[in-house]
Amino acid sequence: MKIVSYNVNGIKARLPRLIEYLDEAKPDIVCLQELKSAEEGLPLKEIEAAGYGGAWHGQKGFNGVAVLARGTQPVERQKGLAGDPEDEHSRYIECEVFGLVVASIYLPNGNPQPGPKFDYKLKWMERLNDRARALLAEERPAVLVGDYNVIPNDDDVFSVRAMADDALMQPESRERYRALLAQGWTDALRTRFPGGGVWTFWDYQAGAWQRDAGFRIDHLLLSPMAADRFTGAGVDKDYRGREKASDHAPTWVTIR
DNA sequence: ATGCCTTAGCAACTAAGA
Repeated sequence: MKIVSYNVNGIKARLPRLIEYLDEAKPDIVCLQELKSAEEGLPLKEIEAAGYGGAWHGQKGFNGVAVLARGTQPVERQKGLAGDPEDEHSRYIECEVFGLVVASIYLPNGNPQPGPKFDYKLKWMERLNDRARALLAEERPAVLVGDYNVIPNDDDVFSVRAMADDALMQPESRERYRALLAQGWTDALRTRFPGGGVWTFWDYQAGAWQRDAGFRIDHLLLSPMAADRFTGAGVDKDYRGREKASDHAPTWVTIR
């Protein structure tokens, strides 16, 4: 079973790339981020025609997450995270599909730091970690998939110096990501490529793609029962080089 | 020190991204 994380950076602008990806890669589960669309504007007909059911948590203009499943309808368990009634960002949706618990996550960017956006990011990570702990207590196969906006290690970025002041690699961001892993989650890409050097994002600016100046921020975390079934992980990098590409590439894990 | 590029909203620009 192939499970994908894909930050599409606007589902309307990216629809040809997304449909092409569904047709070519035939993933079983796709967790989308940055839909940048209210639910009434989503291209549901096209997704359905490609053979996928979806559970959606949209928002006008920015954010927005979804879980797609090949040939079936994911059953929604939760939208949003507990712990902040004021938070109206669409950044979390959790579903049940193919016997798995699957969450699609769009973690706040947090720039500029320090500042209120960084504070929001760190608080959001703590709320996510609380939810993740509850999921582990269910002792089921579960996957937490998405754009975490965290560069976990120095070898997950093309240049530590270039990104040193960025919210994505501050010690506070890394510490919370490490705390999440320490609960018992397995970072699938890191397990497959322990030496780092694997990117999932390349900026649109300054020729980052052409220079291969990227970093790893899209992560697939496996609960112990999912990790027992782990068979592979990777990045479908060539989609970043295509016409009208997202700045993120589809990133995947396979489990038995 | 700043913009680089892209998307969305909305019709000339700003917000947001990372």
